[in-house]
Amino acid sequence: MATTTRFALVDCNSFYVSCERVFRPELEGVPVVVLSNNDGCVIARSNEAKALGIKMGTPFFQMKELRKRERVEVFSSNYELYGDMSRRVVSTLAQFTPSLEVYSIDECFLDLSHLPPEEVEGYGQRIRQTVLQWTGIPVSVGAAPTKTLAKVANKLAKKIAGAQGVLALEAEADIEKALRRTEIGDVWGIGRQHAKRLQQLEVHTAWDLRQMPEGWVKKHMAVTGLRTLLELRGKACQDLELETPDKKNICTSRSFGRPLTVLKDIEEALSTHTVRCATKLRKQSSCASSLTVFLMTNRFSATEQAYYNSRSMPLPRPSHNELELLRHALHLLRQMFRPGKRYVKVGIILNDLVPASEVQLDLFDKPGTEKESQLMHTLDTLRQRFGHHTLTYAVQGKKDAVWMLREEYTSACYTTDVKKLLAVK
DNA sequence: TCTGGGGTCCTAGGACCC
DNA sequence: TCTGGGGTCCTAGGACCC
Repeated sequence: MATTTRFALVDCNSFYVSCERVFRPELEGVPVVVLSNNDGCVIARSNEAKALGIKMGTPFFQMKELRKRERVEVFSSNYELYGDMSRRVVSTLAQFTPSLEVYSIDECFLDLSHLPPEEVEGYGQRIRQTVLQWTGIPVSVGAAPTKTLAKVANKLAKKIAGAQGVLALEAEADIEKALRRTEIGDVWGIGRQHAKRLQQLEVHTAWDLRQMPEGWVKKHMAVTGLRTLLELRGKACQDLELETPDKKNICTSRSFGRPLTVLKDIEEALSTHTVRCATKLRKQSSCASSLTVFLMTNRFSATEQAYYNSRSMPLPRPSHNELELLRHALHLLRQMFRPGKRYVKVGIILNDLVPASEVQLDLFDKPGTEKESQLMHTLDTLRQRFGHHTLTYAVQGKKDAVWMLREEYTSACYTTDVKKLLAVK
């Protein structure tokens, strides 16, 4: 007989909001939201903000009235802070088990298969208390035989008042109860399209889906849906991913602070994105075999026709040289630029990534490759030590350029900036 | 005036080959 | 009236995740 599996999903409650509250404890009990880049829309909400009916993804400009009336506290997103807090949470969780998967910035899966069933709940409570004590971040814990069921358990742990943030699903009867309470669209792996279709087919809850035959699910939702079905039935199809696999594509893009019409401004933005993207590429020791640049106008505009274009090109050989990438990226941009349009966003994607070691092995006899790598390494070291802005290219323009993000409500980088940390009362 | 950014996997269909 | 059949690779697009 196969050994029983048990996964726990530890999920930080309203993570970005919680990060801000750690350093502004007076915001406890107050409606708080965190905005996306460019202060575009809401991407995190405190419970009080949720209670006001503020939905995920609400454009910020649409809630300005509400914000004033209800005194909602607003923050621009501060990824340096959130990334650092996330690392603290992960290292705390690592005290509890060596088998841990960092699933996202605010979620980890833990393998708890070794625990006796009756101890899971208490273990979850200890995890919860320790993370809160060590990092200030409140988390919820859901445990179950599969990842998909652990997700269900986690969601209910947040919802059920008496659960105190921890729910372990073991007995069949409990699993059934949980699945009956879970709307089909809330199941991990079932998005908007499938949820809509399933509702039409009278499948309304996770329990309804679990009753459907495998062939039926395969037909309507392909193999990913089949996997979800089996996981709902308690058969684990997904293991923990203990080490993060290398990325296959790396993308850097941003909306501009305001629409741009001048090519030179867009070139500045794209150059900066390209350098950023190449830095990420080298961080995972890869080279890109091809690149894509995309450029767009405002797709929501009622008055202007939307324009979206993207161009790709293969590189003569896989590269992580930002000078080379920069040259090609700008070339593609110039091909796509049409005068007279108001652009809102540009971005670059590096594709078909391969390990740098393989490329260098292939090219050991080509002159210049080694020198090039050394130069890139030097750039990375300098930037890491002295900041992103220490070494830039003329084409990137100067600081505070017109294309830069709007960020009106940014908090301090409390955990990484000593001066600001000392200023906290 | 104002609507994020960064990923993954799967499938269908076309190109191409023998 | 007939216009094979099967395999592989690539790409675009859709769906999903946070």
